[in-house]
Amino acid sequence: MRVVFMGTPELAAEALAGLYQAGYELPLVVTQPDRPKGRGQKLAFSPVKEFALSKGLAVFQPDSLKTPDALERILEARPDVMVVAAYGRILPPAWLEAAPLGCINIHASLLPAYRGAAPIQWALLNGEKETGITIMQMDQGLDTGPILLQRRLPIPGDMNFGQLYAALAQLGSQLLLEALPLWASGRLQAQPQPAEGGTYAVRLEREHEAIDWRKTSAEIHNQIRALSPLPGASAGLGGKEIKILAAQVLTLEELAGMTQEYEPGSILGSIRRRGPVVATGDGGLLLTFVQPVGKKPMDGWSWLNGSRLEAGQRFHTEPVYN
RNA sequence: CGCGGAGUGGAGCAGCUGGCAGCUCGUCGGGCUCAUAACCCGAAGGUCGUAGGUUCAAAUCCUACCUCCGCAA
Repeated sequence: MRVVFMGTPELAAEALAGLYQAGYELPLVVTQPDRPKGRGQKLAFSPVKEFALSKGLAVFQPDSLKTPDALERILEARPDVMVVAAYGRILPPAWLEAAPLGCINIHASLLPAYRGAAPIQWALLNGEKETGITIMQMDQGLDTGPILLQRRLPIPGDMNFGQLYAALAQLGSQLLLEALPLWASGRLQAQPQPAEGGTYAVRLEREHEAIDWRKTSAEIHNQIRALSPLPGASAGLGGKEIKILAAQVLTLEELAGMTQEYEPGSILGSIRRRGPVVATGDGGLLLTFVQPVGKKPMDGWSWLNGSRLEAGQRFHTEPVYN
């Protein structure tokens, strides 16, 4: 079976690798154009392009999908089916019909919940106990197409974005490989998404990174998990930004002796060999892994050793960006 | 040449208006203790990123380079 693959980030690369290993014909791999990335404005390849190049697959990086030339490239590849995974762009209607079996999409949520750009982050941000992968047939809407296959994945309470992302990438690749043969042979029925329950997971912006210490420990903990390891939840201390990469909600017993009439953001104390404890809206949060701007990530205890904190110093309520 | 931060004993940092390298922690040895990751005493451990320059004297000033990191894209 000939598959034209479209995708960009790591999650897509994992799916592409799965197809490659399973022996699918991959006449063309479409990914976003190389963009300047990192400090020196160096041009960087997408993970999908990296993989494609390493296997000698043809790569296509159109600036626009609306040109006839771009569509022509797809048609020339004579795909039986197109697989799209986090490509990063809406496909024009003509593209949706470019292959006899249509466009299959891998989405990292249990649709219709968490449609859109950041389903994994928002599932964590909301403290969901489970999420999953949906293999769906694309239509013109944003992640609104009929569902082909869906699989759940529990989210452990201490799992962060990086870990969940990796788990979903693997599950997505696996589920795609299950769905494709079934779909090709007509043994899979496309089920329209339920009309109810549709939610959208917008792309995370900088404002989502700033910690508001007045929130509950659980809420802040979820935020930290959702943003770790990248880009990291942002806190401000002494006019400088510090990223909180991991934390632990403390029980009342663990907080015993620390809980006074402190304001959210105050440093209540510390737990030996672990890190500092910060007051939240409803208790305390132990910071176990942090990264001051310009520094490497470090455990909370190391940070405490060198931080030279002054008594009574507290985290800012307002975000501080460097 | 996009903006900015940083490279100092194992870790995290201070010192940087030039003058014998310091703090918190860890490590090792000893002590206290029913016991301890707690406490007390002591010790080891650093060519201060690299190369060059200024100076009687440089971690500290000047120049070049290397490496790491945050932002922005």
